[in-house]
Amino acid sequence: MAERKSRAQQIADDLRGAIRSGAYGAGDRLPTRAELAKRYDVASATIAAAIDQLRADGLVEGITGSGVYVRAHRPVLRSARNRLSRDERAAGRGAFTTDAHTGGWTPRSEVTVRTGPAGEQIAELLDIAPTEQVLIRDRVMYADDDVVQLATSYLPLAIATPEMAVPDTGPGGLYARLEEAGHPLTRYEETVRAGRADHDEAAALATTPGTTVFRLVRVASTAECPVEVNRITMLAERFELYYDLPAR
Amino acid sequence: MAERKSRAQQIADDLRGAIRSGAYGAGDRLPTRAELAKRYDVASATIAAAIDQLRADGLVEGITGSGVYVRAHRPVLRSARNRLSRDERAAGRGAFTTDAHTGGWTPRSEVTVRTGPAGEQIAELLDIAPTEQVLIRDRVMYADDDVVQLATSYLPLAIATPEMAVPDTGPGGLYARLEEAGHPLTRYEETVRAGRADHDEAAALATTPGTTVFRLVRVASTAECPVEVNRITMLAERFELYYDLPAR
DNA sequence: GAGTGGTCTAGACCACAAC
DNA sequence: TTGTGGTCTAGACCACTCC
Repeated sequence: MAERKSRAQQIADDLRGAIRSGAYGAGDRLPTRAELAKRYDVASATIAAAIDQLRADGLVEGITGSGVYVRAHRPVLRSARNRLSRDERAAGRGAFTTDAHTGGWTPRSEVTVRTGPAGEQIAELLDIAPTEQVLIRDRVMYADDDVVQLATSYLPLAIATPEMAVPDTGPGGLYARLEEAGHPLTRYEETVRAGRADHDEAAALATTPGTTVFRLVRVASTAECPVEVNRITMLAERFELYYDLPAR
Repeated sequence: MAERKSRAQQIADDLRGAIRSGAYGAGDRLPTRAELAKRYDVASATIAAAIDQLRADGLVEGITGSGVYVRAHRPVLRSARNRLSRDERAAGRGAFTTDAHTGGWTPRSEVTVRTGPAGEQIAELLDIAPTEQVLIRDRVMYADDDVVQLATSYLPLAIATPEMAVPDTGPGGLYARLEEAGHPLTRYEETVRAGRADHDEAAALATTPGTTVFRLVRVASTAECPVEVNRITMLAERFELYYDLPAR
């Protein structure tokens, strides 16, 4: 069963072990490419390939002209079990803020609001016509000044109120405003995929292309119909999704 | 915002577009490395790097000595909303089988059973001592003859019955046996992470190291205490996790 | 035996950091 | 100015497939 490892793979595993064991601590600089090439007796491109793996794993960060540094073990952002609860909204917190509050990190968002046609995918989820206008809220979300997720929210214009169309939706966020506007939410459906960031996502998330990301689609519904779709892209290395499911 | 793309990145994007657009269909062979190197006027190693990306995305599969082939777009295995329900178990289906039944694919498992000490991580989740013996069930799970996930289940020996210690736990699976044995399940907690397959996982999943995977930990509990922990590794490109959450 | 993908080499160039 | 990481080149070797 044990297949042959490539030399680059072996070196990557070796370095990974050295980092995990603490031989190189957070913030430390790894030996230079030339140094490692000599130590392992391989070409420098082979070292580069090994380091590529560590970078993809988020273990290490290369800074051109300076060195390759062990990344600080940044805390995992655990999605909170109560992040969609009315109690949290009543306390003035939205889903992201609830996660932040539970995890003890500092949240921040940059929001832009626009309108446009729903398009096919969103229309199907919202059960409306693809040409129907929707309110689109783009958010870039930070945890302690690191970009950690992107979210785009779609809401039929027919349902939207003026307070939903401004960047800051106030305490409890969009869901609180929806319930106030006479749309009590009864159900959330979340669909989770994992993949790799493409060039544009990587730029928005301030990482390199190929970084592992979660892609989550949440549909919030009232008893009658879906009212909001939220497409979220999260840095996988920073998140842990948590679901508490009652047996039935 | 638009940062500079490397040449390999550009070529990867170009080929990706050609595949998506249907210029290369499922099962087609891409031009050879030499051919592509000539066409794009780059060294063959640059083509190899570009193809590496497509392979990591699961778009393409390289067969040494033969060629690089566009992979058949295999269906996404959507985790079923009712996969943990008693109704499904009463119909003789476990969680994996329920997903299969809902999605219309054919499930198969290979199971090995052993016992051993819980170890720290599992012990904490099960709320027992790390030295306490647990029943360990290793499963390799197939969908239509492709390995798609690995699962290891941990169960305190104190709770286990003889029927839980054999490879085939019978209709409804382990959870059905647990409930029969007087441990009615009230709650499941799932924690989801995403990452990259290491060398060993890749071998077990019959892919290449670096493939994106879900890592899911499920803790099944009775009203009194946790009774089972299941650590699941799934090929991310084959799965979509679905959660249906009532508002509260 | 010819051709292929997967891997590695030795060397090069560039943009950038550090001095 | 020097050294670094990131990228690419031209060429090579191997195991493998296909003929």
